Parts: sequence; structure tokens; C-alpha cells
Amino acid sequence: MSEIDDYSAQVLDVVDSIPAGQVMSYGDIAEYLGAGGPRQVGRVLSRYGGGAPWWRVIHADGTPAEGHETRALEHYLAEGTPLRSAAPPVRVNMRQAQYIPPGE
DNA sequence: GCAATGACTGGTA
DNA sequence: TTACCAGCCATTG
Repeated sequence: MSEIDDYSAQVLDVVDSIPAGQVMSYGDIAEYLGAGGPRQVGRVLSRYGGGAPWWRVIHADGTPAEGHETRALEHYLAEGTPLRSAAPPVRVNMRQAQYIPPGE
């Protein structure tokens, strides 16, 4: 079975700590961890996102992962995430939905 | 070791 | 608002 790196584990831990109805951008997570960059966070989700609420991690623009907009939209509607656009291009209202974890 | 790639970001047009 | 460009950082061939 596959083991994951500490960095990946940290990313998944932060993503898993995001409450329903809120989201974080790739860059925010990378900045919060203080390591790597948004591309590395996205890479972790593409690899291990299957076991974490990846739909709560979106671009700084408020758009979900490309190719998964519909899948993410289903979760947003179910969790009551503040959407700025309920139709494609799907956009989340970052102003309200952006989750800031404790510790800043 | 270098070049290309990727679930990214910010700025400018 | 959308489109294009340059920058950033780790992985992969």
C-alpha cells in the first residue's frame, strides 16, 4: 500500500479541517503551511484528493478544479457554500467562503 | 543536469 | 468579464 509524504499529509490535514460551506485557495494552503506553492498543493490533491474534500480547495478566482466543476457544484449546493455563480463558470464567493484556519 | 509539465497566481490588455 | 503572459516550485523524463 502506498504511504504519503509528510507534506502531502499536512495538505490533506488542512483540507480536512475546512468546515462545510467554506473553502480555501491553493495558494492560501501553501502559504499557511509555509512550504511549496499552489502547484504542489494541487499536485497532492490530484494524487490523494480522493480521500479528502478536494472541492473545498479552489483557485484564487473562486473557480473549482478544472474538469470537476460539476462534481464540485453538487457539493457546494449540498453544503450551502456561498456561490457567486451557480452556473458555469462556477464561482464561489471567496469573500464569504474563504476559511482562515487558527494560527494565521 | 536540463527541459517539460502541472487540480496555480497576479498583473496587464 | 475574458484572454494572454511571466513567475513560482516540485516532480518527471
